[in-house]
Amino acid sequence: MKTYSISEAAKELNLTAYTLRYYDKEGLLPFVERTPNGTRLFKAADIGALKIIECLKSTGMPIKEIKHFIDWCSEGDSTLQQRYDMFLERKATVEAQMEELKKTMELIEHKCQYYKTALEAGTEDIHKDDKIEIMS
Amino acid sequence: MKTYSISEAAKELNLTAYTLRYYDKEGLLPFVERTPNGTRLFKAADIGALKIIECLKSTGMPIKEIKHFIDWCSEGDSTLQQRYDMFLERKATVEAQMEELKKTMELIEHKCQYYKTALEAGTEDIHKDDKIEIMS
DNA sequence: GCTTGACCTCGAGTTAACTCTAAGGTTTAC
DNA sequence: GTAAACCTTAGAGTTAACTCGAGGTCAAGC
Repeated sequence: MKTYSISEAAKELNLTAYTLRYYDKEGLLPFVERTPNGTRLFKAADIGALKIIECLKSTGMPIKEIKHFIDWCSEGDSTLQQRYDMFLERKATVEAQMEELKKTMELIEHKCQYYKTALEAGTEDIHKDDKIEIMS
Repeated sequence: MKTYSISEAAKELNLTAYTLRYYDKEGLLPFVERTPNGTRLFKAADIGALKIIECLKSTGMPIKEIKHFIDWCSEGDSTLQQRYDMFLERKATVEAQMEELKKTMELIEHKCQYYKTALEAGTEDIHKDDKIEIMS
């Protein structure tokens, strides 16, 4: 079974060894085992778990909340409902983020258009009396 | 022409007055005028500009970079190219974020499914020997 | 005229998430 | 057998983006 040193794991996950140690200190990696002399040994499954952690982080979930999830995982089947609820809530969050991002994209595309025409005209004045809409 | 006090502007933008003063301190609001005694007076156009600022912020752009954009706006037509380029770059960033978010969503939906079936079975063991794929 | 409340500035404090340093132990390479 | 390249820990430092407190100004209402 392949294992990874902390720096190999870091490279695999696009993180630094510092960050992994920090996660461990914050209680996110109770499953990572050690060699007799204390060196962390990451298994493939640990890398997988870290990918879930990164996924949760990318939804804006703070580390302390991710720790709750990790704790639930350690507690076993009695916490299945909590974990399910958490992912449902994350799903709603991500859906909202997608909506937001779509609106952001629209505004940015509008601005690209705005500056494209201004650039062609050599001046922003070309948009001086664009409709009095929400945003020009 | 309608104007807004700092707290009205804050409410309009879902920010706090503290945050607006902080933005001002960071040079993001050079266009906001003052009454003779120093009170900020936000015009409708200022609220609009702040919405652009919030839009840029939501793409993960740091305040210092947003300031560059504000500075360019003050400098006039000679900076049209920079501003256009900036929005093109933002567009690319947002496209990448959308891709990321889609992947995140897939993983989360997978996990929702995973916990739904585990919950129905009463135990996570139901997934014990799921394929040895990337992530179960 | 005096209190109340909203505004102001300046500078300090907070928080999250790293990021690094110091001091030391272990393993590998020649 | 020693140097390089890892690893460990505890704890300090950094950064961004707020967030707040103290002390002051000013206009409105009683």
